[in-house]
Amino acid sequence: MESVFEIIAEPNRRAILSLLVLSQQSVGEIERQLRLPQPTVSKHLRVLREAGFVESTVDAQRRLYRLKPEPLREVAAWLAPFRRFWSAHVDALERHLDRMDQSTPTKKKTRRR
Amino acid sequence: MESVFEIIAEPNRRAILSLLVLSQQSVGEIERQLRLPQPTVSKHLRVLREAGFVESTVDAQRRLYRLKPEPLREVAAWLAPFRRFWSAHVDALERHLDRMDQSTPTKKKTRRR
DNA sequence: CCTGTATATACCTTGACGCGTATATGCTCT
DNA sequence: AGAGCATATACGCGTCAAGGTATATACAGG
Repeated sequence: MESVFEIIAEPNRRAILSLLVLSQQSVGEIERQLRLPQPTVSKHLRVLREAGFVESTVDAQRRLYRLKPEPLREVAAWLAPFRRFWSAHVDALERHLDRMDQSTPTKKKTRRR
Repeated sequence: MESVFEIIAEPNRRAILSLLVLSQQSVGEIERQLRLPQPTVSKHLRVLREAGFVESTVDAQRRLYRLKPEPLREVAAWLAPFRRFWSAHVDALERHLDRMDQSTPTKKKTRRR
């Protein structure tokens, strides 16, 4: 389990991360919200913790898990070079649609929902 | 192979995508730049094509592959909610460093590369 | 202390994915 | 038409990760 991309390839792990973006959660809370068996949650949390996506603090018997930013930032960093590319595509699409607007002005109302 | 995240979990596929962000490439060119056996490249390209990451046009015997924006945009969309979170963390880090600057003003030159 | 609750870990099985090798398809040029 | 190049596909294999079930650890409260 090397790269951050393999970590977030797992749907349940992404779900856990999305839960934690709201606030920190205990294992039991995650378990109930995602309707997953407890060992499954614990195992995914272990993977996430060892990869640096989350950290935990102890609260009596509970463990509270919260997000750590670095690994997701790594994903964003890899993604960054593509942003230029696809924003260019948006522009091209918009120009195309604008040209369509000019040639078929009757359909204008359907644009810009 | 359902989600876009599983697609980009594979290192060679990420490498191919990163190559294609520069310009469109033929299979052979990808093969040589990444030093991968040809069937490997073709198979990864198939996966990428079926997932909508790339498209190809025919140029005699060659096929030229180029990026398509949508799937990577999907990744960015999933990532977006976390941006708020980690930028808050950056701010905290910056405030911390600023405080360090004040206490040790001699090292100021090393910040703000 | 003992019971109940919360979380972690161990073991096993299964399925999927990536790779290598071999072969097929298709195009070009002479 | 035939040779050579470019790309795609088929098949068998090894590996690894996810899930399920069972069990271990640890804390709390009567």
